[in-house]
Amino acid sequence: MGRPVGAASSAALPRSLRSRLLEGLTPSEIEAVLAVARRQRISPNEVLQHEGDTASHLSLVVTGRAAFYKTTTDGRKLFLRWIAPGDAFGLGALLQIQQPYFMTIHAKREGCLFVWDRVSAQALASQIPQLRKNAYTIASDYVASLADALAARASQSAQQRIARVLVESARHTGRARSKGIEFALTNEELAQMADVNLFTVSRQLSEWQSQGILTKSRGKILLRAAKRLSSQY
Amino acid sequence: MGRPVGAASSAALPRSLRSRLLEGLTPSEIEAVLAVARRQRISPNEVLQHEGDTASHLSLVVTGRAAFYKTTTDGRKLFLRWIAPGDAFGLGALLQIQQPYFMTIHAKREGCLFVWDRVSAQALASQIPQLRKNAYTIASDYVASLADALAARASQSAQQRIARVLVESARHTGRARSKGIEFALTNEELAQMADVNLFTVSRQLSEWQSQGILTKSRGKILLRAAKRLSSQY
DNA sequence: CGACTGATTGACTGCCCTCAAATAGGGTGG
DNA sequence: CCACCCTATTTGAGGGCAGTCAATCAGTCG
Repeated sequence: MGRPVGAASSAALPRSLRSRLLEGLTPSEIEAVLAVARRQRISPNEVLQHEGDTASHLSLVVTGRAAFYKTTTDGRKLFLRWIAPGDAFGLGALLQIQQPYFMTIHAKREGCLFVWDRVSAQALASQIPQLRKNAYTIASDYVASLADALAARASQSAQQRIARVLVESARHTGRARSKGIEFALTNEELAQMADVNLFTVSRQLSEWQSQGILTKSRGKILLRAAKRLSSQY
Repeated sequence: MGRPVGAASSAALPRSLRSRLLEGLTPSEIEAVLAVARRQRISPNEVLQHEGDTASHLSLVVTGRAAFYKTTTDGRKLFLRWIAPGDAFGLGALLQIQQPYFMTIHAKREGCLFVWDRVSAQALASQIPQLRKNAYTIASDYVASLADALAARASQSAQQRIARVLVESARHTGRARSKGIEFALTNEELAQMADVNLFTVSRQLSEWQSQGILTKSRGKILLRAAKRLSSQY
């Protein structure tokens, strides 16, 4: 479950990690913040925070990848957005009045986190006002991206939503190949992310494949003409 | 367009107004905050803030009623939520880096606001940390309600969404009558709020009317059996 | 070589949107 | 009081997008 790390080991913050949560903090402030964090390893499919549980921890992704989900009343999992290195979650732990998490977070790849318990996080936020400013910025970013998702869900066709997911996935998790951009994604994941039926995804991908826009194999997609997709929405 | 008000007139804050924005502030802090606000009257259908414009003002609703909308890519207006007395909007003005508003706000009834420009609002937030804490609470509330709206849109039928809008409207804007709860709402408004077609609303209401759940007249609805509706979702 | 998971394809269904046309309420001016 | 207009609402017919279900095929791993 992780262990406390002393200030000495706080050099463990990768130089390459830019986090909006720690943006604008002085080196000594960052050191102080990391000194009270514990590290936690994460592995695929692990649930990092569960919707409805009390918001007890604030986390920062150092490496790996995770995703926000919201559980609908009929029990389906609704994909909301990715969480990449540098992103924070569990921001509800910074609220003055303790509340439940409103989303579920699933780890998708091996990686590690910094985790603060609520009390420490609140103490830090009081000492370092910039920290709360940053949390506010991140929260407002969530508002924007949720509003976008809502607009997309309300006004776009299944085809458009799938196209969008493909293009964004290519940007976020894709690797350049000679023939295009390749990324790992099963039809089922795609269906969750675009919020459409599994079969609809399959049919749509088949069509695009026959048009030469992409090539698919089991669990992988090679996007050959991203522009022809992004022009669809 | 409003005018600056001195500290002396800050007694104008209605005693009955409880605002999450000002929660936990001392009386003298509240006085200081209101001293730099200007008052603004609002009238129905006035656009109070426009999606995409630079977030330049923070506002607090004193009286009246307004609504958040998001404009979809195909030009429709997507209802997001009500704003009632005590609610704040334009929270983007408190962000460190200036950004555009991500939503449009329409006034729906006569009323008035307190408005702060970005510079004053930021200055106040720095002087009074509680203010930023409160803004953070409100922002997180927006996240929660948007996530709920998304889940509702994704998993509920048109009928369920209409039922939900009716019940919530009854709670928020309804007046008790001998035969039930009455509130003003046209089919078109209802359609926007539930994000369904105008005709679907009409048909559904007709059905419920024939079941005795409600009575409708032009622009008004009398909800007779709210429980039978809320049990539908 | 099974066993299992992922993907495909077709047939069918149904919810809800679109469009057209008619009806009704409510206010205004003569 | 009535004629008129504008807007809100109704009702029906038709269609399409995408979901459901069933059966089959394909890739991967032990």
